[in-house]
Amino acid sequence: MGERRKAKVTLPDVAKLAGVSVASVSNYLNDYPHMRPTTKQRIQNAIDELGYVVNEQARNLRSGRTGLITLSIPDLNQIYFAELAEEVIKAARTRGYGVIVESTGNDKQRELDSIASMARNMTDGLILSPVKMSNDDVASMEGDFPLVMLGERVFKAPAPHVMMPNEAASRAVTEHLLDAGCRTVAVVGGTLDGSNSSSRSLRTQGYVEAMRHRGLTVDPALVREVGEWTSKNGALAVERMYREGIRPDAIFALNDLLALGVISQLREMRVRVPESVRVVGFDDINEAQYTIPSLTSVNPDRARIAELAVDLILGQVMTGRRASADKYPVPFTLVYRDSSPIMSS
Amino acid sequence: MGERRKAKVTLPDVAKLAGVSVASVSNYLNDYPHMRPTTKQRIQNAIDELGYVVNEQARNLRSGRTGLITLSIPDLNQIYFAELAEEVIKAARTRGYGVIVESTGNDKQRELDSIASMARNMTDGLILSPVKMSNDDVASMEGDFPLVMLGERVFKAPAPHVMMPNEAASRAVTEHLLDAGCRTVAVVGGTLDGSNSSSRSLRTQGYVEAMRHRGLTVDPALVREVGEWTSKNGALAVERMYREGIRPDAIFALNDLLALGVISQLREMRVRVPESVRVVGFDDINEAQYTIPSLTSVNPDRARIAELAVDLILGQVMTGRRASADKYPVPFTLVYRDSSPIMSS
DNA sequence: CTGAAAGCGCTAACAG
DNA sequence: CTGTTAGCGCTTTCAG
Repeated sequence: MGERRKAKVTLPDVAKLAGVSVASVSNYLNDYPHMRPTTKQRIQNAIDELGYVVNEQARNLRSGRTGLITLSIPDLNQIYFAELAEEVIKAARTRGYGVIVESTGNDKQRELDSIASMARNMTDGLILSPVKMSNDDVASMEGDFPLVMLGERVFKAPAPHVMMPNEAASRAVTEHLLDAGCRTVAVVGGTLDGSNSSSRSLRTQGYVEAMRHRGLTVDPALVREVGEWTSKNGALAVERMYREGIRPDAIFALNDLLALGVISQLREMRVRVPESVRVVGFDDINEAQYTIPSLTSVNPDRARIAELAVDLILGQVMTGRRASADKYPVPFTLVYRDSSPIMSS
Repeated sequence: MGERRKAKVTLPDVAKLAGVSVASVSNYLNDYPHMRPTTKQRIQNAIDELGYVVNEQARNLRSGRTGLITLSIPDLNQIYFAELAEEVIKAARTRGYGVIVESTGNDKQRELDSIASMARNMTDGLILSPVKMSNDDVASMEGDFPLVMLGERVFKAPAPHVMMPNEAASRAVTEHLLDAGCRTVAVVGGTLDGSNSSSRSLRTQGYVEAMRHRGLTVDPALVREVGEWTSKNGALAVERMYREGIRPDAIFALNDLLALGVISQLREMRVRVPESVRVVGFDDINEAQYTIPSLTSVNPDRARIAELAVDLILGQVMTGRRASADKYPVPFTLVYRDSSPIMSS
């Protein structure tokens, strides 16, 4: 029952009390296989008696590892990234790892900083989801540490790259809508400027491909550019589109927040979803289940993305070698809900 | 020009190349004031030459600090916590600190775990936002490390407690609505069971107080209990309320997600907001600006909460002493938007 | 203003 | 199966 507090008790203290050497205590703590049960017992008693806990920092200095990885994302206020972070934390925890979350605030310098700070050994690896870094920045990334890239905006990073197949997913959405009999599919948040690899370009591209594949022409008036992907801009885009006299039979919103606005605006205008207009979103955020009607959306399988990214880091940590710069597209699923059910209308 | 890589270069290496002692290099790295400029220059040259970076782990072992704090919250999928985490990360960064984010998934054991793991010295302090821990669990928290509690559900923790004044905020909302001439104020998400200190009890309590204060009686039929605070449940609550023939002139949703559903349902039913019914939410999530109409909401000033929590941790880290178990209520603001503008209707 | 030396608390050889 | 010893890379007295 004797409990001690405060004064930090070290491994040698335990050894002394247990009447064994520090090596034995260390062995015991690290599950060294061959050990006399009585010794183990004595050590455990001493540990309990003293309230000993290992000092991870000392352990880390020896082992060269920290049991921590860094996740660097643009902004936790963006639901997609918050949900992704949640999954990364979960995946890391089941593997005995902790996650330092860094939010770069869409700032290029901070993206570069999170790379620079890696060299200081505070964490075992970096999962980086850049939005502002240029290709040159990426290519010139120095430093020899476990790195995994996330997202679309990167080409020649010297590291594995986990991504969701944006184009294929968009194609699948578009095909689903076409299969349902829709012919006038508007794209809210899209852009026909294909000069970069942003989500909006890639997703629009998938739509275009699917249309062409079916022998349909793409009406530029149906591709509605918006600024930020917020629900308000989704609503405004729809309002404007109708004001221009355009009457789509389906609306593909390039993310769920846009889709929330689209649905809300359609309800306002008494346009029935999905009977008159089908609506599909992208990201499958939590809230997609709770809209009225519930929202059909592309689920990027964040859990898989997270696990893969974490495993690619840990693989590098274990082997001490950098993984090759392969692409890892993660399968998505299209989750059919009331805003665009699977049977043709 | 000459760049080296890979082989880790240590402080003694730098000292050797610069022709000075390790102490001087260390002093230089730590901005020791009195130092001959030429020496500084020589050291800096050597550092550049070798591409030296400090090993934080070794530094930490010496100093007993890690430059890291842990933030333990229930779930990043809940927007409120994601936005809070963003602010904590920001506050920590400006103070030179990193944040390990732990998500307890509303699991009591994991809340306790995050306390236990603190003892291992991996981080300098813990900001804990518990939802499941009982008062007893909290009271029995052992361990002598910097701790700050967040949220409402805790009474006798041996640590400072940063919270938002839920009751006062609710009172302010209710008074605002009454001032605007409303008399039938419904509370979506509320409960008249005052037996605990959950957000829903406290917020309802504030409403009740404000009503009583004005000499109004509280109609239990206006306090609409719902399960999870999702927009769908907000919408359903409104639908049900109207089906029962209740016609409020204001709806106070106890969080913004509920409010989104409330607004959406009212639009659906062609009830004009705010002309016929005012709507106010709670939390002021990002999305509140983008609803149509935009949502009046209680802004808990997450930035202040985050900064205060971080500073309370760092204060303890610096002094090496535990802060006393004071309460720190953080002022909220009521953000007036279109769903309930400030001038009386 | 700079150098030498003693650890922070732990693990990993290597003996015994 | 257990003990002794030498560091991991850095900071920090304490002399000079």
